[in-house]
Amino acid sequence: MSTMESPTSLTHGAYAELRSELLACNFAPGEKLKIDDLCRRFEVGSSAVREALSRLASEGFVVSEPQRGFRVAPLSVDALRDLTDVRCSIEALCLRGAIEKGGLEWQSQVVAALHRLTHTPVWADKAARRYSNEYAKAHETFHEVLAAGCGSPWLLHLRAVLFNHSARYRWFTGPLSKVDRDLDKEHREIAEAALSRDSERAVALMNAHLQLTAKIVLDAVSSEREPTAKSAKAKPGKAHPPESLRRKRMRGASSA
Amino acid sequence: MSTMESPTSLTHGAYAELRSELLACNFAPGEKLKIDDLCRRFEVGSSAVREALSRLASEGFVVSEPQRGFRVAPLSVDALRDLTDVRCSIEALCLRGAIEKGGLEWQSQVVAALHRLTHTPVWADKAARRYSNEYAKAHETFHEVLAAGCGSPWLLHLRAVLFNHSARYRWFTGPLSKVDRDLDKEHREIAEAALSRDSERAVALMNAHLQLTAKIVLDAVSSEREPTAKSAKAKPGKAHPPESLRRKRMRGASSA
DNA sequence: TTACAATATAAAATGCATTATTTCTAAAGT
DNA sequence: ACTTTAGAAATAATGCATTTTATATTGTAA
Repeated sequence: MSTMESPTSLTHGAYAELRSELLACNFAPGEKLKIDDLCRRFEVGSSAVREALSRLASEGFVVSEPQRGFRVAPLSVDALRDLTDVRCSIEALCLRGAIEKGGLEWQSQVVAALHRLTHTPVWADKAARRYSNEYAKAHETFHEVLAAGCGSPWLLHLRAVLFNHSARYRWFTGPLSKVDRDLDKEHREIAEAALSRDSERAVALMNAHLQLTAKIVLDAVSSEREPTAKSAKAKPGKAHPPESLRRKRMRGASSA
Repeated sequence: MSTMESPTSLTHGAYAELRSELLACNFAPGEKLKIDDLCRRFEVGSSAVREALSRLASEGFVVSEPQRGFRVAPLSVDALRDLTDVRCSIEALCLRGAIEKGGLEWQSQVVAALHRLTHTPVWADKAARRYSNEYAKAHETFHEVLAAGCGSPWLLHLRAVLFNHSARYRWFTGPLSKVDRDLDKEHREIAEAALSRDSERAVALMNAHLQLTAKIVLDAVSSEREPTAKSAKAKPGKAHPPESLRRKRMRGASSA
């Protein structure tokens, strides 16, 4: 499962690997991404790395500073708040559309995705509170299938963009989360409301679901920051933007 | 005005030029984009072109077929219908947010943008019914400023994505449009409704504005297709996808 | 300490080598 | 005679090594 052999080109392979590492926050936000380092890491030439970085830059996962290279796109509490609000709006549009237009095929896929989700172990490493890749995938599929019923390619594309950016924040806090929540229940209730064509309830539950996830991340960040306020300014030489989120780089999880 | 000298890098310059030509439909949808041709055209090396194409591919303006190069992203009537519907939804979210949150600064900018728009000549070449770049820019700014009041970076980003994709369809049909419409009146009424904080009316007018534009494009395409149905199948050797829009490549307009 | 110059580092850009795909040609089979 | 198929040549995309150019760092003198 660790090696997925079928990258149609080295460029695309490097892109896919780097992207999944970026989404998993295996690189710290704001970190410099040196071309040569990435060449050695992924065992490809500089043009492949450069192309991958270009695509990721236009997707907003890395930022490109002309003549100065690339760095991992920063995370910030303001951005997370905005992202969450917009995501609520877009998911609501998808959900209403799906409830209105979704047929038997959609219903069946929702039921299937929910079943898979609730029967997939959440933690890869319970002690470290690290999400399993299988659960992440099942979770992504559940939300995707739920939305897919609306049948609008553009709306689904926008939804996916926002989902993927949210993923960075989820993984950023994943292992830090101390809050117990009944995710299965939340997902089940959303699915039930959708399948019973109760748009208002489905949207309300979805909004609560997304806002709660964001709140957990925001709480984790602020509770991580205040107690360690002194250690955070241990090295005041390099100031970070006011609201940016930083954390040491961490490795270990395999690519999805 | 024809040469804008300040591309921070050759790559970015090639990207910007190619993008503006793509948005202006100076390349036919579906057309093959050969690396070497573009190298000569923009006088840069292949890596710059390749990077530009990668970014444009991830933005959806070109499509990348692994090991087989790049081609201009196709246009289709289905895609236009979907794009227009989603754009109505997103513009509505922006507009409601702007009307709710927009302050004096927003109001002033809307008034200014409207003034500029209604005092900019529409046609660069009236006979050929070719839009002027100045008008296109003023039009873009008007809609952007109107939406900007919502203050949500993500929502504005999504809006811009949809606007730019719509632009390809607008330019595609621009010179073909035979319909006379009072664009100034449409824009003025939208601005008035927004400034008087009448969300429902503003959204309704905006939706009508966007749908009418789409309808003009769709009508132009179907009326172009049916009368020339025979000439269209003059060369049946290369069949095109069912709903795709094709037209000969055209040149002449300078980049925006 | 500040300013300037020299060096080091890294990104941008190029051209070439490699590999995949498409096109063209010719022979075989229906 | 026409279609089909296999092979060879041409074309074009991919990938890499190298050169060039810009930025960051270090050291030295004022």
